[in-house]
Amino acid sequence: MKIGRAAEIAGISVRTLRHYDQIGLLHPDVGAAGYRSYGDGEMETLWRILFFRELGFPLGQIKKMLHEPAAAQKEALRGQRGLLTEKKEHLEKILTDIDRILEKGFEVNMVKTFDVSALEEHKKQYAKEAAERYGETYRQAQERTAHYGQEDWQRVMEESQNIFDSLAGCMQRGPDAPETLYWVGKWQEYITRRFYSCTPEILRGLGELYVSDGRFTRNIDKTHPGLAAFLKQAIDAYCDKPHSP
Amino acid sequence: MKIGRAAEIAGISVRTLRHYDQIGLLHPDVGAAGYRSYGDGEMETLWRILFFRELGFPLGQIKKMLHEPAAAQKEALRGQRGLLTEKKEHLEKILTDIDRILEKGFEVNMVKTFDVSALEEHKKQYAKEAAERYGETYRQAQERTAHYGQEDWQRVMEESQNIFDSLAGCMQRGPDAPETLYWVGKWQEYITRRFYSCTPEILRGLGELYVSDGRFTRNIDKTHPGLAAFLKQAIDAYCDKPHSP
DNA sequence: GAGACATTTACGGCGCGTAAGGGTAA
DNA sequence: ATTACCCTTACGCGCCGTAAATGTCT
Repeated sequence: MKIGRAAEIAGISVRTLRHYDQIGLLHPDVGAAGYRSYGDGEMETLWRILFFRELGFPLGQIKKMLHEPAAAQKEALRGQRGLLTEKKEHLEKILTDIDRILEKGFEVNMVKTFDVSALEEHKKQYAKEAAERYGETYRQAQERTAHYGQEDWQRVMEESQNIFDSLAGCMQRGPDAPETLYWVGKWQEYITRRFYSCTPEILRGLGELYVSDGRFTRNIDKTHPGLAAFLKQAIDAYCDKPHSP
Repeated sequence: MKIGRAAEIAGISVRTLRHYDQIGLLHPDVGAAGYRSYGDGEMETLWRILFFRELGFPLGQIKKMLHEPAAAQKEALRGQRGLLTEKKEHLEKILTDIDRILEKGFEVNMVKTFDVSALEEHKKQYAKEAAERYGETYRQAQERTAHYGQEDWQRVMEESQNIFDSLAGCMQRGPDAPETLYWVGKWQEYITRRFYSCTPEILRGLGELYVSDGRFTRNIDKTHPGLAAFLKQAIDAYCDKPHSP
C-alpha cells in the first residue's frame, strides 16, 4: 500500500505519515523508487499511534510507549490522566474568572489576592492531603462573594489597597516590626471578614503563594514593588509569634 | 525603569519583554544607548497585557484588544469563553475515555462507533438546539454500559464486527440494495438493544459522523476500507425509505 | 577596570500545513 | 505524453528559553 492510500484509510494526511517517518515514529518499507510502502504491520502500528494521539499524548512519548507492555501503557495513561486533569482544572479556573468579570466588571479581577483555589493548586506539590482541606474554605468564599455587587467589590478593593499601602509604609521597619505585624493582623482579619475564616495556616499558605505564583506577585507588587516578598516574610514572622489567635 | 527591573516587578522574564517589543505588543521608550525604558504608562499597558494573557488569549489578539473599548473587550471575553469551554469539554471527553480504558481494558475503545456524545459535538456546528436533545440519549448509554463487564464488551464488539463484515460484503451491490438496507436495519437494532433508542434521526447523525469525524472513520475503515463512506450512504437510503419504524 | 546590567541575532521545540521543485508509475 | 501519484527540502506558526557575542553604566 502506498502512502496516499494508507493516509486515506487512516483518515490522516500524507504529510503526517511522512512526518512520522521522519521522527522515527513509524518507518514503512521503502521500495526501489523511494516510495514508502505500508503493510498490515505498519497499519496496525499506525492505528495504535493514532489511538494514543487521540488521548492527548505527545508523539515523543508515543514513540517510547509503543513497545512497552500493556501494564506500562496503563501506567502512562494514569500519568496522562493527571496531566489532563490539571489542564482541565486550569481551564475551569479561567472560565470562572471570565464569568466573574462578565458579571461584575473588569475591576473585580483583584480577587486573586486572596483566592484559596490557587492555594490548593500550589499546595498539591508539597502535601497532597492539604489540597482537599481547602475545599470547604473555597466554597465559603464562593458563597459569600456571590452576593457582592459592584459597589461591594469597590469597597473590598479599597480596603485591601489601604492595608497594602500601610504595609508598604512599614517596609523600612522590617518584617517583624510591631507595626508591620499589626497590619498583617489587619490583613488576616480583613480576609476573614470578607471571604473566609483565615487561619494562621491558610495565611502562611497565602504568604508563600504571594512570592511563588506570578499572578499574585504581580497583583501585590503592582502598586508597591517588593511588597509581595516583604509581606511573605511578615506573615511568617506573624505566624511564628505566639499572639496569633 | 530599565528592562530588568520592569521584568522583576511584572514577574516575567526579560526575554518576554523584548519579545513583546519585537512583535509590536509593547514598545517602550528607547534611550541613547539603546536601552529600553519602561515608565508608568508602559507598566500599565503591560499589566493589561498580562491580564489578558492569563485569561488564555493569544498575544496577537491581545494586541488588537488593547485599544478597544471595554464593551468590545467583553465581547472578546465571551468569544474566549466559548473557545475555552470547547477545549474543556474536549479534555473531559478524553478523560472519560481514559477512565473507561483503565477500568475495562484497552479493547473497549471501539465504543466510539456509537458514541452520541461526539454527535452532540458535531451537530453544534449545524443546529445549536440539536445539541441538547442528545443529552438524554447520552445518559441512557452511560447508564446501560456502566453495568457491562469485560465479557459483555467482548460480545458487544463481536456483534458490531459481524454487522460490519456483512455490510462490507454488500459494498458491490450498492448502498440502496435490499440486502444492504437489511443490515443497516440490523445496525440500528443493535445500537438500540445495546446502548440507546436509536431513532432514524440519530442514525442519520451517526452516518454523517462516520465520514466527518476521523476517529469514527478510522474505527470503521480499519477492517474494511471505504466502509464508513458506504455506510453513510446506506444509512441515508435507509432513512429515506418509508419502511423505517 | 571589574561586574552587573543592557543590546542584538538566532536556534529549538510541537505537529504538522503548505508551497516549491522534481521524479515515477500506468 | 499526460495524469496522478510519489519524493525531498524548507518555511511558518505561538511563545518564549537559552545561548553567544558584544556594548554600557557605576
